[in-house]
Amino acid sequence: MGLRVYNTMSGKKEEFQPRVPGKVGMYVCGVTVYDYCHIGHARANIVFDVIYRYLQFSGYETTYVRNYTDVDDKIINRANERGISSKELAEEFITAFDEDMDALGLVRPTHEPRATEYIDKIVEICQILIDKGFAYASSGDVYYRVDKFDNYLQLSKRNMEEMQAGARIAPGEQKENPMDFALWKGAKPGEPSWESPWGDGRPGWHIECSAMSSSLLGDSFDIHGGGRDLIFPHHENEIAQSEGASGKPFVKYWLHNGFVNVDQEKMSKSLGNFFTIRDILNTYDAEVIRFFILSAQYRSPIDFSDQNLAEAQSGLRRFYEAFESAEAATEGIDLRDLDREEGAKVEAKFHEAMDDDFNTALAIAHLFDGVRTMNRLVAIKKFRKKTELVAQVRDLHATILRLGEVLGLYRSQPTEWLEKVKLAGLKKLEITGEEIVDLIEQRLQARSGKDFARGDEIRGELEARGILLLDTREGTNWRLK
RNA sequence: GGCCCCGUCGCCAAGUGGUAAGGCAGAGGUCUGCAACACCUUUAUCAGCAGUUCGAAUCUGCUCGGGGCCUCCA
Repeated sequence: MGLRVYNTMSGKKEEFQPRVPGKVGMYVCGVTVYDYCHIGHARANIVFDVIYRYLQFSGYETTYVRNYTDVDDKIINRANERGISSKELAEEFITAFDEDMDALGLVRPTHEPRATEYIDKIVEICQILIDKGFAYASSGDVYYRVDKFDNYLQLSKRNMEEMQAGARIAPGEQKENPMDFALWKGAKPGEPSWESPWGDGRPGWHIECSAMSSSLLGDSFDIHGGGRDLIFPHHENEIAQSEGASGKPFVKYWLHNGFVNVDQEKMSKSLGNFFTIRDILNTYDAEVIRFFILSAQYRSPIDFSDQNLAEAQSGLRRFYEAFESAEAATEGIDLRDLDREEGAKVEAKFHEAMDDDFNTALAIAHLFDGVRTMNRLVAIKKFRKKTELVAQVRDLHATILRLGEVLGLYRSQPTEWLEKVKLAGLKKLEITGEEIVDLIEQRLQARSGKDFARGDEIRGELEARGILLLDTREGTNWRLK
């Protein structure tokens, strides 16, 4: 069975059949660049990064578009507060966004358009919508006439009467209907603006996505993604604009990721439980964050907490330790053929999980199974002499790494990663690496004189301070407890 | 008030009609001078109630609990 995806429009999982066989067009709403990104942005972007990677892995030639919203009220306000131009502010946070996403190991989308690069297209769409009666100009603004679009609210499954009860007209807006939304906003003094048939102004929030997606992917395309919170009004309005203007079906599959909660509560600035990606990266390894996010299905809410991150780190460490030992165990052995059996099993399971609406949690579980198999084989007596076992392990190892690549995981050198995490953890303890090494040396002395009592004393002392000693053939190593 | 989602082992988390994956933590064991890693074994009837069905965590209804959207928001 092939890929199945949960479509917000139908509320069900559907068989994924791109409009053009073998090719996929995907648009994901990016960020408004007025501040640093938070863990919620990290989730959305990681999720769609994995979806993009998996589509390609599955053989689809995929065009992935993710925009920057670089003109908006929030940007204007923030720029004014800081006494810089909107453009400067936007540039600053576009750079910050790119840095954050690179740090999290995301691949770059095919296109990363900016709203301000598509003003002509935006004006064009506004004009078409006016010509077709879907929109009207009103004292310098242009509004969408939602009554005209029959399928309005189909995505968010709301009804117009109830919505209207809560809708308000903001001061200065000249709408026919409170539900109508702005396509073009007349410029107020000091705001960035562009020329248009309705006077100088700037685009409304939703229209830019219609303009960028149609320019880069066409009027109709396969996947449109974003956070759940974008379903209404953003995506609903995009549909109204794009289908109103083109007269064609806009998007085939609507995918929406769930939220990140913090300690069971919604993350919000007012609650003060707001974490930026940069803050988090000071405490946690980027791959741990990725592992944490992918350990849940993308539509479920996920709870960001120290305990959950610590667990993610333990889980990821299991992988890296297995890679390290597999590498060591198979090092320097010449093999002609690889045994593909175990690796193929893991790969089939992985595919099956990912085909079911990108179930990364289940996919990772199958990779854990692969790790166990690998560890089991390596532990067999005289492993290095049994080339068929070595072949199995090599293949499993390579397979897990290759599949991990789809999730953006296991990209570090095992020893380096383990060392990095270890040293980061050490910062929280009241002991230095030098002290530990020194004590290990003392213990070695004691043990070489068969003074095991003193040796155990040192082990106990270190353990009390959060350090575990590991005796290996090559000598004594340590790790955090 | 309207609409939507969720409630699975101590914690995280799969499973959407055929008899409960995986990880973390815990217990016992093998290995180890000791320990750690690894490996083996072990721990749930699925919020509650009532239905549909030969059979339900999976479908329906109700109750309880949690969350989201309806204003900007990933």
